[in-house]
Amino acid sequence: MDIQLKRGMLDVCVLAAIQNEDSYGYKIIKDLAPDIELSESTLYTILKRLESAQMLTVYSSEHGGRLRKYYHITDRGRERIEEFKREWREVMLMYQFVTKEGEPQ
Amino acid sequence: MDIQLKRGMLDVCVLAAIQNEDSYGYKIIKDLAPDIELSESTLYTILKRLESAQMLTVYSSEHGGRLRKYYHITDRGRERIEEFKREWREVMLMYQFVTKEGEPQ
DNA sequence: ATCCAATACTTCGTGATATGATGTATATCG
DNA sequence: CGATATACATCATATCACGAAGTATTGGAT
Repeated sequence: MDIQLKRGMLDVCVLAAIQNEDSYGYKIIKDLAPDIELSESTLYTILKRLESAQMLTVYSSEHGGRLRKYYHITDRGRERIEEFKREWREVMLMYQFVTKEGEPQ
Repeated sequence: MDIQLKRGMLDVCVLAAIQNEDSYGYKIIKDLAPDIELSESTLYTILKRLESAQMLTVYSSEHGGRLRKYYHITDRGRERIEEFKREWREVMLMYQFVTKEGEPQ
């Protein structure tokens, strides 16, 4: 799929992946696949970004002898998801413009 | 609206705006508004890009004493629109992932 | 015992692209 | 005559997805 088309959506998909329970990098990727392809480098970039934006918090927890980094969504993160849903209306307007113009007059 | 969400869609909106009849910069912006906001600098960047990609051709035509640049969609441009429609399925999968995760189990 | 796949995270550089700022120029209308 | 609409163009900037490459551990297969 076209990279550009994913822009602005991946952040929200990652937030959605942790909104019901805390999760960690590797699991997030598995949870999104196969519908949503997301490379590791992209994911960790996004997680960093979301942390800077205070949309999630991070903590480490031992699992099977080694540390895992768990990600926990914040209220701001949840608000971001809601904002995305509101903005979706405009995305659909753009899509409709493209398909509408193709119709015979 | 979030800039990132528009990525990859504006190109196609511009192609859609000229798919029924040749048009020029200023008119394209007016035709898209108010549903789709697109600045002049963005539009002309996009038009250049689409020309490089051979998705449209350009010709000048006099109108009211001065030259106007008209843009004409090519077969490749039309194919791009069709490709976009096919990719839309994946976009919807991402949207559904976000909304689905919000539901109570 | 050794090797490989899976698990888990990190950093770096690159390419694509939307936009504001800024500039140029003409036409039209009050 | 001045303001506004028309019309096009360039540049620098910020954002972001990704491949490549690297580090390290665990568990199963040979």
